[in-house]
Amino acid sequence: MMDTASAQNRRGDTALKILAAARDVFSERGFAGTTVDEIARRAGVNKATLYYQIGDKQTLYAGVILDVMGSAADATAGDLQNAPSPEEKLRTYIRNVAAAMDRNPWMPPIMLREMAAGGRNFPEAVTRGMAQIFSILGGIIAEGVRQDVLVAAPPLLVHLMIVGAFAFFKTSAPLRERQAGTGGNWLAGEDRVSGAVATEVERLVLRALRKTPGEAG
Amino acid sequence: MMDTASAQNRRGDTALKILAAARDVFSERGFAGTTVDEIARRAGVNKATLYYQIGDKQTLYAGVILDVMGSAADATAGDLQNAPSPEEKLRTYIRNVAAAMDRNPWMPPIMLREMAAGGRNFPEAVTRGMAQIFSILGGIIAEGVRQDVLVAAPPLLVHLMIVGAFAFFKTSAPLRERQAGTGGNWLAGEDRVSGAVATEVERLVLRALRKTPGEAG
DNA sequence: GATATTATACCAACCGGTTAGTTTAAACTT
DNA sequence: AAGTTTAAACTAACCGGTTGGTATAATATC
Repeated sequence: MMDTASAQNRRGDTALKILAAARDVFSERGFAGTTVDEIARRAGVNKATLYYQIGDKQTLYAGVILDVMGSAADATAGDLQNAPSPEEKLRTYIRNVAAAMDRNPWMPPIMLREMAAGGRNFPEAVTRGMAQIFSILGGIIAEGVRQDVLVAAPPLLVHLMIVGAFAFFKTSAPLRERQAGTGGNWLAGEDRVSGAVATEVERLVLRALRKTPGEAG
Repeated sequence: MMDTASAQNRRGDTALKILAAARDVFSERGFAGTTVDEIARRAGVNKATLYYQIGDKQTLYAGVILDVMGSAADATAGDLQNAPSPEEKLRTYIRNVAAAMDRNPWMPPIMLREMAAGGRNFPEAVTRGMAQIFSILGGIIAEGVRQDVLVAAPPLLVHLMIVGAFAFFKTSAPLRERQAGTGGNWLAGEDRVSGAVATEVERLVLRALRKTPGEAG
């Protein structure tokens, strides 16, 4: 028995529980490897309720994709105008990508699997968000070139290097753990990218893009 | 009716046809998304023959993984000792990775999906190959640092940036095609990474790692 | 040299289990 | 009363794997 307030707090509670469970399972096993029964089980909900609340497996998956990938653009863009220089904006950009992946650990596996499928399941809102991200990065680089502090580079490739490094690093945690004993610096035990990993990527990307003093303009 | 020579030529032909079909389908749809019937259909072979020749789905997949990922280390290492300087070795390294992905288009999707799964399905031979790759890259960087032409950097991260950029670029081809009309430079129509893409990545990585004249040693 | 036997390669049909999705009747909530 | 949830049974399709059997050619046996 609950009072009105908690009842209203719980409005949509079941649907959220289902979506959260779906996000977990899809991110662990991918679309084809996931069973609807498993989602229902983890959500602590009867399968009929799942279909009543949301719909079929495809609809469920589309909802998860949008939820997991949808906020990427906003997360990447946030904070950016506070940075004074193009260099600082680039640092913020990279830190934002890293923070987004730490905050949203479902993103890397889902992103990797969807990219493996050619991104064909991305809803239009997601691809629009990706376009927005590139245009932001393109703007930073262009501004840096104008101010003579950065060299020109294709934003798409720069972004892919950053995101690729972070996504691979995140998903490689079990592998790195497994290989830790075999020698070589596998950075085992690291599961976050905000921090040492982001700092190193920042350093490398800035070295790559920063115009050196003697360099021709 | 065939003579002895062609009969011997065709020895193992069926198994190869099956493995090739399996490689195609697994790379398109992933393990869970692939049906054994589809592989048999594409190989032009009865399902029972598939089981007779190779074994169950897991065995088939393990064979494909080894086939597709196994040669990565050799491909990356090849040619390297011919390069005179650490910079040139780094360029060769990057070009080799790019060439391996163009020559072996099944690698990027399979790699992305396996990384999404935490690399848990990689046979030991594959992870050993990956370790070898990092150690090669680590050697190049160490040599460059010793000769005072490169700065220190974690080989793992450098490799992940390179491979991430190439793999994402390859698998994003349909996505880039789809977005070509919406403005922004999506590099649509590019499906190879050897060439312009590798050249650009080379440039960025070398800028990142090369020690600039005035830089403290 | 004609006749069995064996090994290899292959296939159509089938089997048992799984999975997405539905239905129904009852209970709980507001 | 309307909306939500449940347990449970059900189905239709699908899918991994097996079975029983055929074709062929090489080898052994007489």
